[in-house]
Amino acid sequence: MDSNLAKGEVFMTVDQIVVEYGVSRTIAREASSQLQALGLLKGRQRVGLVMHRPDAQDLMKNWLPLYARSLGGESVQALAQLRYALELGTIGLAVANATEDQTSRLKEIAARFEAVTSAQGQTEEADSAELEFHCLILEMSGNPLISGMHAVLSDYFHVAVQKNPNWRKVSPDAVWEHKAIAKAIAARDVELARNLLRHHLDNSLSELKGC
Amino acid sequence: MDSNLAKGEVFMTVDQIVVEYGVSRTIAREASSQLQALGLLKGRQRVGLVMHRPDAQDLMKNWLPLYARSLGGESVQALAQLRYALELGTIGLAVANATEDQTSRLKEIAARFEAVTSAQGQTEEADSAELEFHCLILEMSGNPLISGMHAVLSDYFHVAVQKNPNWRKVSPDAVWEHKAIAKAIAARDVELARNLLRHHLDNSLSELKGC
DNA sequence: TGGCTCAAATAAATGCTATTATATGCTCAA
DNA sequence: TTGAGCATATAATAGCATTTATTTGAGCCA
Repeated sequence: MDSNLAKGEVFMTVDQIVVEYGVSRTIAREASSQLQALGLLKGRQRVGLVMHRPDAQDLMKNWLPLYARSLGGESVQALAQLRYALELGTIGLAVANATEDQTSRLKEIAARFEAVTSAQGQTEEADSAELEFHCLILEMSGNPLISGMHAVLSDYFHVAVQKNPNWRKVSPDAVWEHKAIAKAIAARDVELARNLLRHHLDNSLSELKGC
Repeated sequence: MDSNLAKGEVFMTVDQIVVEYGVSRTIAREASSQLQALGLLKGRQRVGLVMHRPDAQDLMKNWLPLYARSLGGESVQALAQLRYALELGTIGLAVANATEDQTSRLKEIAARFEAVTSAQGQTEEADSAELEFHCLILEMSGNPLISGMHAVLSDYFHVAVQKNPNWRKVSPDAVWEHKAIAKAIAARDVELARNLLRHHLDNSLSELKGC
């Protein structure tokens, strides 16, 4: 498939596929259905088959249910471990590649998290700030593949916690840890950032083991 | 789709779908084509639509090309970073979950790697031993999702190095590092294992930056 | 005589072609 | 701005080709 076509541009019509490849309309439609299932094309009536360029998040959204299905009953824990591995494995890249703007935003989110938890405890707003905090760290890595996968996983757990409030972890050190992590990243201290993050995450993962 | 059916069992025939859902044969075939694109079914003539249960490796093989495509020119580096993140992020789990048999095998592979590199240098056989070494570590984590993804990524780079020998990294410390990592895992020393692995991997990744 | 093997015949289902009908929504003249 | 016209997707139907699982019957042997 021509990778030079931009998203939204017409790739071909079904009739063009029929002519070009010498197959019947049924086969052309089946082929395009398969590409649609993979997220690469979209059929639009009166227009044709339109290129779609799924990014890492799109792809992960598609495949996450299939992964969960392949894992069966252990899927929650396995996915949580994957998320953990992505965060801890990527912190070095994040520290190396973070921009000034990103480190500023990270500090701001840590401050907002502190303000919210002081006033209200671990609420959905605090959950959102935490989600944003971690996603920004992954974004700092500059790797859309990793940050895209992580974002989908994080959102998955974010929604799961909304539906299962007993899964919400309450970590007394979270506020302090967030601030320290943001500082360590701003100071380009890979070791410290990694250690702080690991400590922060170990609490989360061990709590999930009980689910 | 009935998740209780085992792999290889007949799910339904196309005609059964026609009757069950009141659609035409064309639509039934298109629907099954989409599920085939996702790897969930396989059509077998004279038999029917057969359940397929892709595991994490199968799934990753399917969508690795899509990921690479979404990343464009940066795909090699991004995938290498993902592999790095998975390895470094998972070492803690591997240390925690490794069995005696696995740690024995890891030591054996490290010894074999030493023997091969002493006798022949960094050859394809040494590459294979290194691949096996790293894949075993991921396997120790006990997480089929992470080890499956990693295995596909590692194989991808293994094949890429075979095709581009200039990409083969030559690390003088690799032999020593492998042995030390195996020892640290056997001793359940998470910190040491992580530090050794990171040092070992940092060399690989920085060399890949030049690709 | 019963059981087994094996080749041939049969049948079940996928795979594919061809054609027609309908639905959707984009285009563009008014 | 609007809505009729139109291009193409979507869906259905009928028929044939291919693959392969199952059945059948002949022949053989203990």
